[in-house]
Amino acid sequence: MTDTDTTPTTNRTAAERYDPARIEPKWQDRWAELRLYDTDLSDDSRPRFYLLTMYPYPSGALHIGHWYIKTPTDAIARYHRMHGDNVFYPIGFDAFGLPAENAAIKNRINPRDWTMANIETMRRQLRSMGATFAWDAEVVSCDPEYYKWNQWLFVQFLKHGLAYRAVSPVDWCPNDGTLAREQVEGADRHCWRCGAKVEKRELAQWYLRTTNYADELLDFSGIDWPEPIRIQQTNWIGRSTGAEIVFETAPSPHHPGGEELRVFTTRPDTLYGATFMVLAPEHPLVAQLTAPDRKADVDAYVAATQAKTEIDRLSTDREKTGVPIGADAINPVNGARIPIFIADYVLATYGTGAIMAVPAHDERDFAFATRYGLPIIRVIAPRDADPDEPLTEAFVNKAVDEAPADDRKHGWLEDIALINKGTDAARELVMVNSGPWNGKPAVDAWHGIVEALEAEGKGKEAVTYRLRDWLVSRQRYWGTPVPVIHCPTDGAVPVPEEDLPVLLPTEVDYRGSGENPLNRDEAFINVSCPVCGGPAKRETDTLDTFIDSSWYWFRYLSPHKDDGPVDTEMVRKWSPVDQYTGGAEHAVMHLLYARFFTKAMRDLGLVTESEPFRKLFNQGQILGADGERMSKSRGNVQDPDELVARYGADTVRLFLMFMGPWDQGGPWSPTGIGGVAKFLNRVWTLATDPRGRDGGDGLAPAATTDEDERAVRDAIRAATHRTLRDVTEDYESFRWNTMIAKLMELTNTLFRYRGTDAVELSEWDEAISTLLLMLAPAAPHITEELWARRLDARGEPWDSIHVQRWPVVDERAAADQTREVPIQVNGKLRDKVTVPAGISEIELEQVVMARDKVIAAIGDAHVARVIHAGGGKLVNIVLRG
RNA sequence: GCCGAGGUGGCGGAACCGGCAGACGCGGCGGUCUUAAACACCGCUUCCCGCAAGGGAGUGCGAGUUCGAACCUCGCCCUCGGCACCA
Repeated sequence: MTDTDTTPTTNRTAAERYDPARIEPKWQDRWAELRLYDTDLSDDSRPRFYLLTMYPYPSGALHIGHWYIKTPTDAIARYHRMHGDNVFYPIGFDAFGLPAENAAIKNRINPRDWTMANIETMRRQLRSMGATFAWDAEVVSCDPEYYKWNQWLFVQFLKHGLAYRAVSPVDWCPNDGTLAREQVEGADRHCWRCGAKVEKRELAQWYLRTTNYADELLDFSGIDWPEPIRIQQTNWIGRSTGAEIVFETAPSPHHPGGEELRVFTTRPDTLYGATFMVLAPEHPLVAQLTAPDRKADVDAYVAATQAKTEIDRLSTDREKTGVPIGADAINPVNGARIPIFIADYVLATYGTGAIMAVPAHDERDFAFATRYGLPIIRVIAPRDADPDEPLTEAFVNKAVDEAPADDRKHGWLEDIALINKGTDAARELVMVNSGPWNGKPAVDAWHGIVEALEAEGKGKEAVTYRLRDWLVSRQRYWGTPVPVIHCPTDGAVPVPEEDLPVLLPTEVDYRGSGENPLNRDEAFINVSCPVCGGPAKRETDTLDTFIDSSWYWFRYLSPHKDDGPVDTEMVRKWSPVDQYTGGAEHAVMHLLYARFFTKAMRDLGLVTESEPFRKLFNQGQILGADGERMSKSRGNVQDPDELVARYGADTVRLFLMFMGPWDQGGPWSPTGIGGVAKFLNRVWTLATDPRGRDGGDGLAPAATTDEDERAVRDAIRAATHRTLRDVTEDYESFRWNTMIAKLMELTNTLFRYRGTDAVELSEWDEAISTLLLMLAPAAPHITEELWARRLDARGEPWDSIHVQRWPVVDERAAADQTREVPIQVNGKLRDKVTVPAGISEIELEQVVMARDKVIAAIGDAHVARVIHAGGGKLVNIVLRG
């Protein structure tokens, strides 16, 4: 195919400048017209490469952060196409969510209208990036065609026991209903919209049993994810091995006793040291056990706790508080009566919501006991120590201290695993004040005490997770309706599959409030029970938008399939996603939910893979110029359109890649974008006008003799192939900033030859085409234009640069003939010497020792040793001894 | 507070495995071209002392390990992300 639009290269006047505004839309149209980037999913002839970038929330318009995620990912897509892969790079919109409702309430518009208008804007902007999205696979999560399958999946989860309903508290505003954490403001916790004081309200809500998969989620084998993300997920899941121990309440004037109180502990070996017990203020037995004269204090404390956030409660920095409830518990191993407290540092959602407190061996318990004057009984001590000498701080984590450093690094370690690895030194810690265990190694008591309890039915080994089941209920309009009908006789009944989707009503009247308008929608609510046909009420909660993003990549493979959520055959071929890119802020929630969903869908027989994303890259976040997260409400959003209009998409793409490491992000500043624009201009000049001088470098090397010409040929080839070698590595590991720096370096090198005879050489020609090919994935428009001009100049038919093969490194051309060796004396740099690349250590040492500066630096000192570091990379002469 | 990441010139950053600190770019300074300016091109640019040759200091702070530390270890300070209803 001949490119008729392209200006012939015969016009080589310097007046013809790089004009992105003219070439970029032209090529974008051409690519779209040729459907260059639609993917034939059934093409089995080439290696498949599923490249996924987190689908954007349609917040209004693209900001520079979207470009920061998506343009380098587009470069990955183009790079893989140049390696012959069948690349699938879809895009869609995460279209449900809170901001649409906020906009709707504020501006009295419909969330759907707001969302769809934003999507339209963002589609246009996404095209202006020159990105190669497979638009025919687009998924929009607020489309009933998509959310119908959220509902279908939810119904399957219900049927398989993976979904259930339970009561849990929400932050509640009397005017605006349930509030998100970001909608609760200030230390006094008031509503962002109306300022009312935020309360806790208990609501029956829907959950998914993520905890069923806790152990499997800890297993990252088979996926190549960054270690920090794996560690964060591991810590988030927080598996602890310990024991559940049954205490009983002691009889008291207001209470007959004998009530079971289960505690979870990771340190059953310290059971004899328990001197009090702490229940979470929300613990179900608190009301029943509280003595009448303690009720006022206890109620006040419970109320105060409700006003606190979990982050506050768990702060180890904060002074520990609590109140006694006027009841005692009995220690199952020694019958000791210990007082029961409630304290906000114990959470109802973790373990059993109750702990035995062992102040001698737990820092928080120690702080609490010290504050309230409670006894501290030491039960573990070094063999020869006086067990009753008062402790000045909790004697803790000795097992951890003794563990190998590698085990300690990963945080949130299971104490028992460390105890099992206990060293000989750990065995010198023995039990004291522990009845029959006195004098025995503490590392043996852990299992021993649990076994003894188990024999009496008073305890057992237990595993607890920090991970909680996923609360998916949202008291909001703009989401997927939970497909459940509440019937007075049949209870919560799933909507029959043939009645799906449960459509979200299109008309909505918020009446200026954040409270869920579905609660007022009589037509929506009043239905008949699918089981008995009697009058029933529809569930008005909608699903968390993280449900939408937990399986969307499967749907991309068959976005319009109407008899099931996924095309199992396509999913089998294309899963898991080969490369996923998106923000590090999703390290735990979205990326964990996606793994959970994949496993749950596997167990439903819908997919065969257990992991969604084989490789993951979390790029950093672009912050506003103020260093804060970019958001409309902060007014620090950077609009890329203006930059694109001024510099062109290629420059903006390249600048974002050049700013710094991709996983780092940082505050936005356009400082330096001119340098990138200048670079592209220089590439343009090299390719279109290599013979010009434009007041160029008078010192440029010129090939005047045969010998000089050989040297110029070698130098150009060496520069080209070294750059290719380095740039290829940088592409593979997404190190865009250094990749571009290398291309700039090559461009600078080639510029020195501009206007000399060198530009007539075949090596020059190779250098220019290699430069264009290396730059093509990152700056697709300018390289396509220059490529077309080169073909046209040679009278060859047009063939897109983006379907060319990635060039191959000539290692011989790239090899160094000589190298420069730095010479240190006692670790200080004193000299450098250039030697042949293949020099031996002995020869090198002779050369080094003969250097004037080296002789001067050594003086009359004695040379103790000479270190040849890194295979001759550096020589260090160590003096004296 | 807890978990994760980070802190290097005036600025963004480079140094990939413990081996030349500061690649590449911005900014600044000087020069070429121009009547002039802009553009473009060429050079210099970590700091301190020095005309120079050269010397000294230096990667958040403080210790340590090593022939050698931006990199490893320990303690501290600061910034960013997450902490379960923002997405």
